[in-house]
Amino acid sequence: MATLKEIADLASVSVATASRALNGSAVGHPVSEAVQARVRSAAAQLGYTPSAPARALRARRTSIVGVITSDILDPYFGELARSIEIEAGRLGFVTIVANTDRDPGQERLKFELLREHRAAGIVFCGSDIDGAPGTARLAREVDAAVAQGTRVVALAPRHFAADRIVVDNVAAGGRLTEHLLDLGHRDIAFIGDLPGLASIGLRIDGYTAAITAAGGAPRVLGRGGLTQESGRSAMGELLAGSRLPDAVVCANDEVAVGVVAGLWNAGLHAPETLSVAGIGGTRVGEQFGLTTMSLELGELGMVAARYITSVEGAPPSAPGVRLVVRSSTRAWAPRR
Amino acid sequence: MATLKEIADLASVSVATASRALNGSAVGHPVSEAVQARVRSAAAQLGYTPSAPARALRARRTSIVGVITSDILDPYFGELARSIEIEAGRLGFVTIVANTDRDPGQERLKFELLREHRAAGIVFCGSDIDGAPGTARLAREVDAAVAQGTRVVALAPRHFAADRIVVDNVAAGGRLTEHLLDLGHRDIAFIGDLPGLASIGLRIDGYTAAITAAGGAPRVLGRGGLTQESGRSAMGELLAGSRLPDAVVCANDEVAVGVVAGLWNAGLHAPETLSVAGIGGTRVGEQFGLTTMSLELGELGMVAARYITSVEGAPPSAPGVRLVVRSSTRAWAPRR
DNA sequence: TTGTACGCGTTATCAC
DNA sequence: GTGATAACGCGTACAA
Repeated sequence: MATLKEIADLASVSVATASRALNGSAVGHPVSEAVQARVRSAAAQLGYTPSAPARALRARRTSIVGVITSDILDPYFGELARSIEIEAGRLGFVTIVANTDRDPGQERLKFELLREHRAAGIVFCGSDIDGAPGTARLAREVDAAVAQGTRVVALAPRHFAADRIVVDNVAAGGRLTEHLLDLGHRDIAFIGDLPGLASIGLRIDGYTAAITAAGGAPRVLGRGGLTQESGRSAMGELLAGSRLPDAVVCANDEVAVGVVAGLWNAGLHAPETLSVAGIGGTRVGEQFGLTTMSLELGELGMVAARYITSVEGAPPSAPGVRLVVRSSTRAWAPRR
Repeated sequence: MATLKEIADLASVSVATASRALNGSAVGHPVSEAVQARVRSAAAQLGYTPSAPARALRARRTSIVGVITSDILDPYFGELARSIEIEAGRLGFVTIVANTDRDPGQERLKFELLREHRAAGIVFCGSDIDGAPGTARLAREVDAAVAQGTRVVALAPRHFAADRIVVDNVAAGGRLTEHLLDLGHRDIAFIGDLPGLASIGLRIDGYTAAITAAGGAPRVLGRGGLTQESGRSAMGELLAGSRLPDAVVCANDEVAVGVVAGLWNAGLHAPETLSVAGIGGTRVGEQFGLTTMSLELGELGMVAARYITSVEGAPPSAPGVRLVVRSSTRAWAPRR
């Protein structure tokens, strides 16, 4: 690959001039039109591409953003990673993604790798699992890195002390439940959980508070996971049992789609059989008319990208949650 | 961030020794146990993290893999990006992803950026659009870069000359169609297309050949896109029309899920109303029992990652396609 | 308006 | 076993 020196030689100028000609260079150091042209043409001729590593070394900073995610295939994280990448790209940054499968060991490893690459900032997308082996150690290392100047932002509750941009999970669970209550539903179950995951715990808290305030008894099912599969199997168990709830609030959209699939597989339909609602606002449920509490992930990712690539400033607040009513919940009916 | 020099000073050794102590160093340059320990402890004390940019400069190569993708949220690309990232990670590489929205201009930009970062290799996941403005120019630039030594591999038909690892799209479309014929279906439509996209064109070719060989007349619908949305709307039009096919082969799993959603929204069901099959083998259709032609994307991504990170060797061949029969297609019935 | 020279952090080469 | 040093490619302070 051609270097600046080769360009300079070909254009018969010094490397300094070549650099200035190509970069517009600092004030006080103009380059004559003629030389500009010579340098540009030399660069084009040799197919010159500046070396980011060399620049990084010289400038002591890179234009790399790191994104640590549990699984890019989960639409929640996919949506986040995507909007971060797009906005970061607009700002001249490239994005390194890391799938960690929620394994603290993997997270540590990828975090360290990102630090080696001198990422300008690192975004943790999901929350960690309380009590999981390795969570504490990861937290210690992140804390140490932050103390050393590594920029870190978390988009969910985390056990380390870094900047946070976190949506209001309690409100998401609460307001969605209230909406279902307003529709006249009384027997509302919550489906999906991953014990120890703070973000889901908070959604359950919001649900529980709303149910309790309405004089009902909260019921949480399907604590085995947050996937479509777990949603479908939870629905299967529900259908096999005796008492079917009026409506279900799902821990996330994936679980909700799984619930819809469970109904579909049984030849049933929402909202006739029961109302179904998700949390997240990802596009997975769109075509099935899934009512959901949007967490405005596109906006969140944008905000996060802007913050992590900026040098100064306090972390912005997360966008508010927004109820998206579609057809998987029944239309309004007077309270019975 | 601590540098090797600081470690060396703290451990009272030279930078050369510090480097050797931390890297296991080259043969012929042993480091005494005592010094090893001193250096390690100094590094730990200062929280030393080696600089990848500096190493890259020195070694004239990075451990970065670039992935150019149209949209990470599309499960097809998500699955690929994910498996590439995981396998590359195993091999000690980090992965920079780029969403280009199939825009050749964006692809050019991201490709150039990846070259600046001196990516060890760049993977193009999707195929380009024949005739789109910019496709030709991108092809020229990629060709030039490849000539200069940039390693590039394409996982779909492309207009530039680089290594390819491409699944057999014709077989995917053909064998899936034959399977539906075997089930007794006669009126089989194909849904979904993006005119100019070679990979889809080949799937249609396979479908057409199979239908024609069986004495039928091919019918391609919903040429407006490859999304769930386009699948759902195509299904909507079909339901509004007079003649419903026996079965539909969808351009990809996304379209197929859209078709399933279209049926669901109309209170209908597959395979009772008609059989539905997708192409891709992504997990989106799993919970709905979608029959699909798996393209073994996980395997493809692994193979691609291994190839692009290797220094030598010819490109491996793509994994074969594999029929996955689930419940969205009807059980075998004797030919009428 | 242009050129010279240094240093960013690392590792390989050569010396002791 | 260990140390000094050059070089990777770039941008900029300092000169001219």
